[in-house]
Amino acid sequence: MAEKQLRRSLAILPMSTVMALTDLSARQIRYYETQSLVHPARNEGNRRRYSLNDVDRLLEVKDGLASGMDFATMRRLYAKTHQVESTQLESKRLSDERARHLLEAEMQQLAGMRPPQSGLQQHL
Amino acid sequence: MAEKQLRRSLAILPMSTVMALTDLSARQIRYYETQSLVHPARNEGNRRRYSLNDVDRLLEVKDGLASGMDFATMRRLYAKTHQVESTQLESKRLSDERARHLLEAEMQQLAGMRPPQSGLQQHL
DNA sequence: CTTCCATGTCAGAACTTATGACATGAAAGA
DNA sequence: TCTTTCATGTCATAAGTTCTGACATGGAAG
Repeated sequence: MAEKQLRRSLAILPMSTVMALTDLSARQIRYYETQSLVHPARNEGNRRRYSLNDVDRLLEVKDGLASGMDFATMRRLYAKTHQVESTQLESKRLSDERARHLLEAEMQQLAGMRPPQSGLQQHL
Repeated sequence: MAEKQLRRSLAILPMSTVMALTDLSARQIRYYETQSLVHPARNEGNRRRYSLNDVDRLLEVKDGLASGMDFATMRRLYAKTHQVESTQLESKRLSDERARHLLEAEMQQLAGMRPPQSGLQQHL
């Protein structure tokens, strides 16, 4: 089960992909970051690299805003869920090779299964 | 079911992400393209954009090569499976908005389910 | 010994992302 | 109503990434 969390926290998606997945502008995505609502990793070249967890988060923020919720509230809300998030640090310790294989599995899921009950599906 | 195929054929992944997912070099990935083994889309800026189907394909090619199979053989092999691939054209007709939502669902799957039986899982 | 293959590597041009600053319409206050 | 604050848009400049084409190379195949 730890693997699932790891897969989702592998940060390999660039801004353009996240924009496509969330339908948010780069400006919005970066702004939410300044509001401490997402914490993308950075590659060697200082480019933001998002994980699927980050994408989920952004979609939640998007929903929250649409629902009139403010950032402070969302920050507080997320604080609870963040206990698990420390797993993200763990992924950084994995060799690239290992990480790749984990994400491969994760991407594979895309193939065709029933969506669980987290953030993204609400947007369907 | 048509949606599933659409999701997997949404091309939004850049070279760097594909490199991370396949553990192949950019050179290899582009070379396989010259061998007609993958056909990534291009964005407005002429940058390659891969779909999850493309990633799967690349992993299959990688396996094929490791098994001593040659490109011509793989090309022939894939020809069969390509009937379905025309669906990719269909995705281009979808509005961006629509496409995004489809891929969101697809990405959502990553959340946590049992992997099906296609290419990627063989690499785990 | 000579070719062909699959990759590596390099160079220059074009595209993308990063940061910081200025602008703005809509809310919220005063 | 006048004034801030908020969430975004838009610009400019710098730096990172990807593209294509070309030259190089170790190992297979002849």
